[in-house]
Amino acid sequence: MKNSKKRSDCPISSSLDIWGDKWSLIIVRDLMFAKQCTYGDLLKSEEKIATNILASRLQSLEENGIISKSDHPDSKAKFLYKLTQKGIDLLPLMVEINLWADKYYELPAKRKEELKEVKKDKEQYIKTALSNLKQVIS
Amino acid sequence: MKNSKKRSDCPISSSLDIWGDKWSLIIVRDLMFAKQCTYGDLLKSEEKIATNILASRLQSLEENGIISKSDHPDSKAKFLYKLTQKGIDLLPLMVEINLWADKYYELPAKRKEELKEVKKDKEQYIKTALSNLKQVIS
DNA sequence: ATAAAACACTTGCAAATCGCAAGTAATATT
DNA sequence: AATATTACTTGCGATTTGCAAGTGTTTTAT
Repeated sequence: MKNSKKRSDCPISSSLDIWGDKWSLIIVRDLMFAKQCTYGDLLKSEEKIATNILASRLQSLEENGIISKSDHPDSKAKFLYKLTQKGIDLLPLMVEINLWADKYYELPAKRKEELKEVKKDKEQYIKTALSNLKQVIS
Repeated sequence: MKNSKKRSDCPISSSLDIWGDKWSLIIVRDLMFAKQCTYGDLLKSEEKIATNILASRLQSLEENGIISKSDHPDSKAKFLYKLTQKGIDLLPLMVEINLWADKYYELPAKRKEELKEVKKDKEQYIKTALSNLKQVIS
């Protein structure tokens, strides 16, 4: 995931150049759920990302303006990673991934329940979720 | 992209296990635009996928039920690749990728024009596009 | 009928990336 | 002052990528 140059002007291709790998959207997901995470928080996620890969993805996501890194208010040893507006705007995309997976795969009951709400009124759900996320932006 | 086992039950993670790489959604994109492609058609796409990578991705997409391979009606030397219903159902996701990229990157004028239509009435656009794609399913 | 071209891949191989384990430097806790 | 946390970095073998060339079948041209 190093200095990946643009393969073409196509929006799909340009997007994949940035987050088209197995880990970037996992990090985005964690930040959408938790609003803000430390490096250690992200390491703990279920999929067990390797520490060097996490570091490289965080750098790439920051370079591409999807996340921001800021000082932790309580400790100089920690940093906070948050989504930027550009990262928050990936929410509709994340919702669609969820809905697609819900249609074709077995999901945990808890997740399925949450998606019921989404399906009830997608527009409204996204609107609410977006404004919730926006409040955390530094 | 070989026999990738599931990292977790999360819908994002499950989805990325299947198409979370730099090439799979490029192939899906081409099939959405062209409705059906031969191997050679896909090789010609702007991003210049390597032939061995194309072969491996086609196999993986077929194994995962996103695309289907069928005989070409005009020639025994050719095969047709098409989206399955599961592949077609990635359309809303592809639309959101386009809209996100449209917001944050410079797109070709032609593509921007097409997206104007989408933004005018997203629901309707998707509905129409889905039924257009559905007609091609073998 | 035969040779050349087209088509869909496969193979070989060097280079890049991944992922595990261990290490480092700064800060925090005891 | 010693130990633990935190956020990474480094080393290294294994896997994946991407380029180039090759293979086998079918189609087209002569």
